[in-house]
Amino acid sequence: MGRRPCCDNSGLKRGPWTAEEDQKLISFILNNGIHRWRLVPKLAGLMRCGKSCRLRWTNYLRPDLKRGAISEEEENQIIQLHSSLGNRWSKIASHFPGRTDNEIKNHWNTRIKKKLELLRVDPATHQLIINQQPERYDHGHADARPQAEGKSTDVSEDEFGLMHSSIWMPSDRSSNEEETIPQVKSSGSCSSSFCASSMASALDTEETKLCYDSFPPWEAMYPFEDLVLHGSLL
DNA sequence: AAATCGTACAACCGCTATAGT
DNA sequence: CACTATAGCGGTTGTACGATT
Repeated sequence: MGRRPCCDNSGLKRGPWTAEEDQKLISFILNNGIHRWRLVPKLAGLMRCGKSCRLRWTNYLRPDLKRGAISEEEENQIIQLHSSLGNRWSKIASHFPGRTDNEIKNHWNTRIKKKLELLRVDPATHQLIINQQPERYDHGHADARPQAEGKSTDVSEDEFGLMHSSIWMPSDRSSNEEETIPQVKSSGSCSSSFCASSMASALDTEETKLCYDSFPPWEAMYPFEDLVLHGSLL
């Protein structure tokens, strides 16, 4: 008949924690330590289930938590770890003392994922999205403009064209090469890596400036060799 | 000023892993 | 070995709040 629920929900409080509840939980744990979460709410005088108490403690009340915004450096590291570990948030979080898996997962889902999508990198595979328009750009029109968080952008027709042509596609490609893999030109500082700077300059709009200002160097994130190995440029 | 929309994040749900009996 | 209890994990939802209309 399956597992019993972690707790009997009848009569138990749910939803946001109050300062009073927080205080009760903190003082109980500091005085008694953590032994059995199931017993914690009873002993601490809380109308919560043990699971809720554990989550509240680990994600919010733990004294060793590092509160505050996730830095660019941390974000960079998260992306790298995600590319090798996938959605194993607890593993990723273990590299960031004071950060919780929930915090990193939320940050990934609300910010990093969107930035990657904006730059046409599949957040799941970390490969370039080359054969389709990103869904969030496509509002039913083939030439839908990139939009950030529902706001219209300053990306002009030409800039948008650049985004889809000169950055990824060889300038002299024929029309039936539309669905083929872009070539990465081997010149200058972009010789062996995905040239983020040229892409950034092509997308030199307020929105993309904001994006790049808080985004790690792409050369480091997605080196050309990796893209080839993962099949993006094959 | 009010209504609506979008975002960020806390919290919950359900499943799996592991320890204990 | 089988079963149960508990902790941990990842996906998803709910909601507060700021921005926009």
